[in-house]
Amino acid sequence: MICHIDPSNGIPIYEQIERQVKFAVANGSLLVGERVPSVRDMASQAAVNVNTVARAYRELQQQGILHSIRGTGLAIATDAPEICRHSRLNLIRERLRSVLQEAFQNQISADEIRTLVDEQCALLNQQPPASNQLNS
Amino acid sequence: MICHIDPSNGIPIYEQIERQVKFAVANGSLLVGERVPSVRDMASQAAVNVNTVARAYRELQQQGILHSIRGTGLAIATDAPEICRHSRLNLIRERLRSVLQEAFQNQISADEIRTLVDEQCALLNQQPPASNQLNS
Amino acid sequence: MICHIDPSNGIPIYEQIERQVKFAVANGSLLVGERVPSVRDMASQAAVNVNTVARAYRELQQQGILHSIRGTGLAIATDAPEICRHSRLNLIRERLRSVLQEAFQNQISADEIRTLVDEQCALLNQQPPASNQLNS
Amino acid sequence: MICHIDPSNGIPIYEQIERQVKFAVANGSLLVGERVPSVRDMASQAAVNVNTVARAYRELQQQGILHSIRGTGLAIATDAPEICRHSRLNLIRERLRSVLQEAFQNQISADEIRTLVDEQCALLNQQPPASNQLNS
DNA sequence: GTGGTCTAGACCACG
DNA sequence: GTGGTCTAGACCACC
Repeated sequence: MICHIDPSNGIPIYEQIERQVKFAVANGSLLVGERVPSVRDMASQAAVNVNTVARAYRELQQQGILHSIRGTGLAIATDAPEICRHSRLNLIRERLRSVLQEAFQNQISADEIRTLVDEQCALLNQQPPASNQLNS
Repeated sequence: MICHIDPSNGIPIYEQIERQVKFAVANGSLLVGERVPSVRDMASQAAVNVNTVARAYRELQQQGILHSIRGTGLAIATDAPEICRHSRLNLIRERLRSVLQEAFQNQISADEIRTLVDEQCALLNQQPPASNQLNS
Repeated sequence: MICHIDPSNGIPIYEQIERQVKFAVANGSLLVGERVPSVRDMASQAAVNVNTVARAYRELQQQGILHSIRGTGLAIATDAPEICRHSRLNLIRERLRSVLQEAFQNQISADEIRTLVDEQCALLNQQPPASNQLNS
Repeated sequence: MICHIDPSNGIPIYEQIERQVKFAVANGSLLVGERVPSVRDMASQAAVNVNTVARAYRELQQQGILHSIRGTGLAIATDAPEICRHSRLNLIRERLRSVLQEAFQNQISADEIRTLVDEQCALLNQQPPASNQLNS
C-alpha cells in the first residue's frame, strides 16, 4: 500500500489517505485481514506527519474499515470490502456534485459541462496511468 | 449588485464575495467603469463585517478586476470582463480535472463518470433557482 | 494653465495640482498677478473634485504663492516666482531622495543607480514631450 | 530573520515586512525551503499585531514567494529568489521613471538630474548604517 | 504548535 | 462620504 499525497490540494492530507485506503480496498488491492503499514512507515513513505496518518487510521477504524489487532497493528476489517465498494462511487460523486454546483451557479450549461468533462477525460486518459499521483 | 452569502458553506465569506463580483462581471451585470457598492454598504447589505468586504475588494484589485478611485470608491477595471470570463471556466476546469483524475486512477470508467455527471446535472437543475442563491 | 492629473499615481491629486502650479510659476508660464482658473473651472478641466482643487489652492495660499482678490479669485502673488524658482529643484530632489534611499536600503550600488538613471533619461527623452502627462 | 519596523514612516507595516522578506530572499539571507518565523513569533518580535504579519505573509504567498505547509508554517518558495531579484530592481525603476518624467516635463536637464543623483548618493552613503535600519 | 477567517472598533488620508 | 491600516481577541482546521 503506497500513498501519493498532494499537500497543496485543498483536500486535507488525512482525508487523502482515507480515500486512498478505501479505494484500495474497493479495488481488491487491500484484502480482508491484510495489515496496513504502521503509522510510522506510512508517514515516512508519504512524507507526512505521523499524527496525520494516525488521524486517518482513527477515522477508518470508526468507519469499521480498519480494526486494531493488539500489539500487531491495524488490519482490514471483514466488512471493509462491502463498505468501500458501496461508497466508491459516492466518494467521487460528492466531489463532482460540488464542482457542478458551482458551475451551474455560474450559469454554465449542462452541455458546456459535458464538453469540459469529455475534454478532461481525453486529457487524462492519454497520460501514463502507472506513475500518476493519486491526487492533485 | 446584491450579494448572497452563506456563512456556513465552507467557502470563506470574502471569497464568496469575490466570486460573485467576478460572476457579475463575466455576466455583464457589472459593466466596466461601474462602481461596486461601498464596503460599508456591501457589508451591511450582506450582514458581514466591513473588513471582510474590504478584503474581497482588495484581492479583486490585486487581480486587476477592480481599481480604486481615491476618495470615491472602487470601479470595474477595463479588462475585468476578459479576466473574469477567463477565470470563470478555468476555476471549474481545474476542480473538475482534479476529481476526474482521482476517478480514473481508481478504475472508474469514463462512462461511469458521464453517468454521474448526467445524474448530478439532473439533480441540480431541478433545484428551485427561485432564491437566486449563488452559493451553498 | 492646464493640469494633467494621474489619479493612480500614489501622489495625492491636490499635491499634483500644487506641484504643477509651482512649476508653471517657476517656468514663467504663470506670471505675477495672473489669475489661476477658478476652482470650478480647474476641477472640470482636470476632471477632479472641486474640494480637491480647493485644497490645493488653500495650501498654495498658505505658502504665499497665491493670494486671493476678493470677489475676483486667486492670483499669483508677488513673491511667487522667487519661492517657486527656489523650490523647483527641491520638489524633484525630495522625490528622488526617497527613491534612492529605498535603493540603497536594498543594497543597490550607486553605479547601478546611475545606470538606471541614464536608462530612464534615454527612454524619456525620445518620447514626444508635447502630449505627455505631467505625472504618472 | 529579524524585522526592523518603523511604525511612523508612512510605509504600511505589512509592506515593510513584505519588503524585508523580499530583500532577505534576494540577498540569500533566506534560502529556498527555509521557514519564516511563525506569525506569532514575528509579531511579538516586531511588536506588531499578529494580523499585520499574517497579511504580509498572505500577500507574499499570493506573489509566489512563500508557500504554506499546512499545520507547519510558511516556507520560501522555489522561485522566490528569481521573483525577488526581479521585483527589487523593477520597483526602483518604476519609481525612478515617475520622478524623472516629472523633471523632464519641467525643463530640468539630464545633467541637472545627474547632479541631484550624485548629491543624494553622497548624502545617503554617509549615513550611519550602524542600526541596520531597513526602513525610515 | 501552525496559519486562516471573522468580528469589532479605532484612526487616518483623500475627495 | 470613500477606502486603507492597525489592533485585539475569538474560533477553526490541520499537523
